[in-house]
Amino acid sequence: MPLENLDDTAITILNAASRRFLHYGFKKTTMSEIADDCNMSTGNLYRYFPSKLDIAESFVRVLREETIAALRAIVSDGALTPAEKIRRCIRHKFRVAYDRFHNNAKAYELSGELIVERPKLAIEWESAEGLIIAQILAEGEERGDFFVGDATRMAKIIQDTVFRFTGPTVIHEGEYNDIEEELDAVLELALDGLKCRAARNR
Amino acid sequence: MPLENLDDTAITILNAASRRFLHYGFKKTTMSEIADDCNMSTGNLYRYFPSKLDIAESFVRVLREETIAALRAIVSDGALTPAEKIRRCIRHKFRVAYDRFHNNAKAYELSGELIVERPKLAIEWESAEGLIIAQILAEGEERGDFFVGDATRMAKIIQDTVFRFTGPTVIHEGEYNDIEEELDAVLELALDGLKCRAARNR
DNA sequence: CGATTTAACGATCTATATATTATTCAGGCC
DNA sequence: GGCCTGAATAATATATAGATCGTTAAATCG
Repeated sequence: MPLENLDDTAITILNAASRRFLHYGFKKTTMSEIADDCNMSTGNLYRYFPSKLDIAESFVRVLREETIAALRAIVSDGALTPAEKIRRCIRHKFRVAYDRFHNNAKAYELSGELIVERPKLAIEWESAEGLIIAQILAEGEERGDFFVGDATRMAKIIQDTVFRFTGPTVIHEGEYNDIEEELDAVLELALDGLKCRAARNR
Repeated sequence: MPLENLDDTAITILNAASRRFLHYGFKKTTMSEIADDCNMSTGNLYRYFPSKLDIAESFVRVLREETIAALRAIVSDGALTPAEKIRRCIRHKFRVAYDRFHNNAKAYELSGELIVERPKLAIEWESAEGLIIAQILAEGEERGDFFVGDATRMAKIIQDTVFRFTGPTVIHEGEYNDIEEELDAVLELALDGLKCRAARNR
């Protein structure tokens, strides 16, 4: 994890801020608390981050990079069929969303607050994940498993399909296993659609 | 439209309240304003509705009954294939959601406020629509167009699939035609899945 | 006696004054 | 001169007093 291109002091600040964000939430941690934790003045924080919100953005960005890395690992796994890669990617997204909502309230809140102020980030991240899905779809089309057409467009369609389970704003009610089972059913129907079109176009 | 089983005075109250809800929103209309519009006292309102929120519930319930009626009309149309019925039902739901969000801010707000206080209503309405979808699916299975299995369960899966476009909390960005086109693509993939399964099971 | 009013109560909103906090910048330190 | 500090500033949050509003129930009307 390169933590982007931040120098040592910035990483110190980011770590101190992250600890407080996770314990007390974004709004309840103050810049002077972060500065105290780092044995520096508040003014100095602004030499490394333009604003408090930018510290939060870096914090969430690190979390996102972890999930992106996990998705890439799935894509690189040569033992998996394209369909299985998509299943695992989507399940992973759901697991992260569910876990953050149920077991990590402060991180969930922080994501929400950040997206309100920086809506472009949600779009940026959704299209980053879209690229990964598109890659798998293209692989599936090459093997003859799927009929995809424009892979980027079809990736968006898959993301829309599972939005209820993986979207940022959704509240998950009920047991984890029950919801995952329903997600699997939704995704399987779409995958059958892709397979069906491949068979039709052969 | 029977307006449920309300007597004349209750309907007078509901109409007066509805007008104010649509013009000024739920929070900004007061019980005394509603009472004044009806030439009665505030206390008397409570002979016909247990609370202000219950007036709002009746108001939204009327709107819902209109959409349910529209969906039923689609189901009864003998000239349509089951697949076409589903397309039209889902498009109708989207159109209503989009229109309310963009052209009827007060009604959109009111729905949101009501659902926060009465979450069970959302579930009630979603399952009412689910029944209609299930009916179409069963018809499609009988004709051999679809393989459905448990129609109620499959209806839920279809609802999940298009949730991003028809769900209650979703904000629709972009042009109507662009979004509807994407919705069509999402739904068509799921329908192809159902058709594919029918062909496979034949 | 059923239908309605009116006054009273408690909860909720509003406006305002106060205090905290994010951010800046004129300087100090090494 | 690069790095940092800490007081000053402007924006935001908190607290509170006052007003408004939803709700209730005893009293009134027909």
